[in-house]
Amino acid sequence: MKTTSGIRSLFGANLKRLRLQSGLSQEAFADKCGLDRTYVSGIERGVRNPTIEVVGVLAKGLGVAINALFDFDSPP
Amino acid sequence: MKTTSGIRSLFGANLKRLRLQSGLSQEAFADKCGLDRTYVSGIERGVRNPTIEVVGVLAKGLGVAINALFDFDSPP
DNA sequence: GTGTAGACTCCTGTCGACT
DNA sequence: AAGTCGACAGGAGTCTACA
Repeated sequence: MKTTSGIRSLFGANLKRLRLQSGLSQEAFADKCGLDRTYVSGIERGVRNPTIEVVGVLAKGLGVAINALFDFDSPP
Repeated sequence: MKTTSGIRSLFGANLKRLRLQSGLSQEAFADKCGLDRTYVSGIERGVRNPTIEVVGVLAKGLGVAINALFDFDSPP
């Protein structure tokens, strides 16, 4: 398939920013979401490509709307 | 992992709605996105769990922001 | 035009261990 | 606390074909 752009990096940076705002460590956050710590690490660094179900649990873990994780919006 | 809810179904219904608004058939839309037609069919019916990169190409194919595809927002 | 099924490749998501 | 590696099962994404 044809990967549009650096969506993963943008998403990851956004996730990291929101997680830090909530004052959680990667590990504490991963536990709260029921996800693996190393996987969350990969997502934040843009080397992983999570599914929308994972996006859902991440948003829930942060206590924010899903849209908050995508508020960088489709780059060229 | 722990699937939060019917995110896939909500996303799929939303995608279908936006696609129909744009007047495209599943096939024409899939071609425009560079995705497989049967896969788009699966996404719209909520039986598939796309990655955020696929979400990006779907949004681009529709000419909308990624947020538009998630404007149902995290169900309980 | 759409839904489904089967078969296939490659990656998502989990885990343990070391830095 | 966070990055990275190797290994693994299961699922994402493609394709062909029929209803």
